[in-house]
Amino acid sequence: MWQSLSLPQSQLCLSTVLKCGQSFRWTVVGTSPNQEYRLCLRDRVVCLKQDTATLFYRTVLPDPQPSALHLPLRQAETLVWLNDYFQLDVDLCTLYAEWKTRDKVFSSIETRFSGIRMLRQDPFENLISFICSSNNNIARITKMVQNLCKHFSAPLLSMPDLGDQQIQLQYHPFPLPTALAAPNVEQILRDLGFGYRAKFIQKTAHMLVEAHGDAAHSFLLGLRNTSTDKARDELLKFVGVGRKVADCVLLMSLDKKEVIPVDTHVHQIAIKHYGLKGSLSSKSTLTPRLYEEINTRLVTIWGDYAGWAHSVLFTSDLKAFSSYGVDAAGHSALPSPPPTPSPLKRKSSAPETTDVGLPSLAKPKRRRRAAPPT
DNA sequence: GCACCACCCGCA
DNA sequence: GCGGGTGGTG
Repeated sequence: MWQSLSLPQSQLCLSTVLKCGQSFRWTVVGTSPNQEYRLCLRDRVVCLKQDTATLFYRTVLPDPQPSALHLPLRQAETLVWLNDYFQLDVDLCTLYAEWKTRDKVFSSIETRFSGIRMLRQDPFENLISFICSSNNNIARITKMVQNLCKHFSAPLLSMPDLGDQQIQLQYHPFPLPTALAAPNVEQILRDLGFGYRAKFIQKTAHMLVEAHGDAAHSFLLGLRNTSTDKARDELLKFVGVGRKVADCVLLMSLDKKEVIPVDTHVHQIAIKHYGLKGSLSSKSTLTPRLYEEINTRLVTIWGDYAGWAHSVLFTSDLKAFSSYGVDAAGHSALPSPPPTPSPLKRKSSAPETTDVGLPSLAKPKRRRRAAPPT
């Protein structure tokens, strides 16, 4: 059933990488020792777990099971997918070592933040997910993406929960562009609590289908072989896609490993530790000019894989100062992390709750802000 | 080029 | 009121 791949946690820390805000679709089942992560692809569900030296993987296929002859083939495909998705040909240890020699701040990062690498995601899923990310947090984005799959994509298969085998969990692939392009999609998404992003998603999907039809997906994939600037220009044409979201997609699914998405958080880090201008306290607006400055400065420091380095810094900061992603026992897959604060301290952020509720059926409210008193 | 502002929702 | 932002306006 389970197959294994020799892989130290210094090369990949599943619990962090799958839950740090790159992909929002991995689910965790089971509890601490027997915990596994599951992701629904187009034709199968991939299950993962790991110990200190090994990555275990399992392929689950929909009902008409393949003959005993074909099963090994499917499993081989999963292995190919894993190598691609986790970019396992990139040696993370070499990169960490390189970043540490280049950057003092980086060398102060604790070893418990090793194994953080960039996933190579599907560009459409990545694009839509990050359109959801504006003015938002990981917990809610995750819920939104799950709802998106549940409502716009037929379930591929169901399999039992780990804790309670009685419970069947359904797995849906990410919706195709055509499924999100229909005009009525906006209202459905609004009812699902997507807010103003509902329109962005429908419009973006529509633009994609309108311009490329069934080749929409391969158009996006083609941007992997396009220059960073050209690819970014293409992404910026979509509605709800600004510089930050475009850069996320460039980095996370289009192989632009040097790109650093600059959000307010990265902005703050840049000010505190890398001498960029801006005020620490006030919400000084991140102008395009300043965005570029931060970007070039950090690329100069970190080099070719700057986007990957940014992800490590961002994630370590996030995990050090929020309960997000680590439960009270701190059972990340890493051995007992020392409770030392990271040097990348920032103003404390509210811990994100993980309650799973029904999608809120909010009534669309139109409320204009009252005119200021004269 | 840059500074505001509204926009959905959830949690202060 | 404010968030891992964007689009529209002045």
